[in-house]
Amino acid sequence: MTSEPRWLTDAEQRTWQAYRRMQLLLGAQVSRDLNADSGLSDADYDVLSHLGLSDRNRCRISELADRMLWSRSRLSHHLTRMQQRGLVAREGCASDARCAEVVLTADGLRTLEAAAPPHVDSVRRNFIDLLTPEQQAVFAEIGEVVVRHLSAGAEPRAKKPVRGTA
Amino acid sequence: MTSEPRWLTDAEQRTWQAYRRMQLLLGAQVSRDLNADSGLSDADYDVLSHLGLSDRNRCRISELADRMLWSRSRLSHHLTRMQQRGLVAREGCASDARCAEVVLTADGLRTLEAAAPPHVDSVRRNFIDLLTPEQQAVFAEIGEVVVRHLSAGAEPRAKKPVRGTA
DNA sequence: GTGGCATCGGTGACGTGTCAACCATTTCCC
DNA sequence: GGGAAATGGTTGACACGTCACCGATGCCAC
Repeated sequence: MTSEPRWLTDAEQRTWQAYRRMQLLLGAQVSRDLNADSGLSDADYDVLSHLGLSDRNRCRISELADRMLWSRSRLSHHLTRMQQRGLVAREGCASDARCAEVVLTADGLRTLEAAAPPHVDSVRRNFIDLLTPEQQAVFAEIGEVVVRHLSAGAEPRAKKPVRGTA
Repeated sequence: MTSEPRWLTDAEQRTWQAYRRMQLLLGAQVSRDLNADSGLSDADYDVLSHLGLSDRNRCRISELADRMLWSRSRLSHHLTRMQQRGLVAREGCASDARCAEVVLTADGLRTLEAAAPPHVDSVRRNFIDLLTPEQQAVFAEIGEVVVRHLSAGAEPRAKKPVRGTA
């Protein structure tokens, strides 16, 4: 027989529940705002902004996937849709014919630049501006500890190595 | 152009990025563990555990949706799938023929009880145990502030303070 | 009662994410 | 050089969530 598991204490339960609810509501609100302001989904904005921060607004597809922590197949599907909307374009790579690059189109760049200000505002209204600087610091530290732990992948339980993550 | 938007400072950027990455990786890991250990999705476990905490393991469908912060249609679709797998059962309601209840089946209860210990363990390993008690307290406070803000703003349905179920 | 209206829950269509399989190219190594 | 394995990227089938809409029931004013 296995021993009694270490259930969560009330305080721990409270922390976990608060996190789950915040995640649900905050994600929904920021998504709603983004879509109402710019007609973009969260995923669209992520792709656009990662490309906007890349050199010459372009990036190799699998490197983009790694940076975004997305699966290649998810990114491929999403790029197909964004390409059809004219936001990005695919280009081959001369040095290695397996590779492909994605580039922001002029329209994609314009869309990103128009979307950024209201999006930042939404993030402020619904999250950042609700926190004191001290809370922000603690929160960032927590997030980084968890990300470090999960990226290390040294988990004996980890079924799949987490890829990417410089 | 209107006035220059208030971009995020470096510290704010760091907080927001840490949150987004933590959310992505933590959700993926806990989901993977849950699925590997019990063959359940996050959503399955949420439904089962909410039902397990309900009186007589049953709940009116729309009340369940409210407690879980799910849309009714999402819950309805998901219950259909879980019903086909024999985890839950739908039942009519005598007092109000519009209403319907959902109940844990014996199999659903067994599945929940088997799934809970490894799930709690996964939450501990990947999140709770990585935080000091002080960090947990700050984190819970932050989550509750954000949830309060978002609940106040939108839903006329979420009048009552969402009591955390335990 | 009866008509108007809100509420409850379900349905179908559609967009998106996942998983496994796939093809093309490159790299490794004998 | 040549075959096996590794890598980059795409595709198809399926599960899931959302949205708009529906039928059914309860509620209320008149």
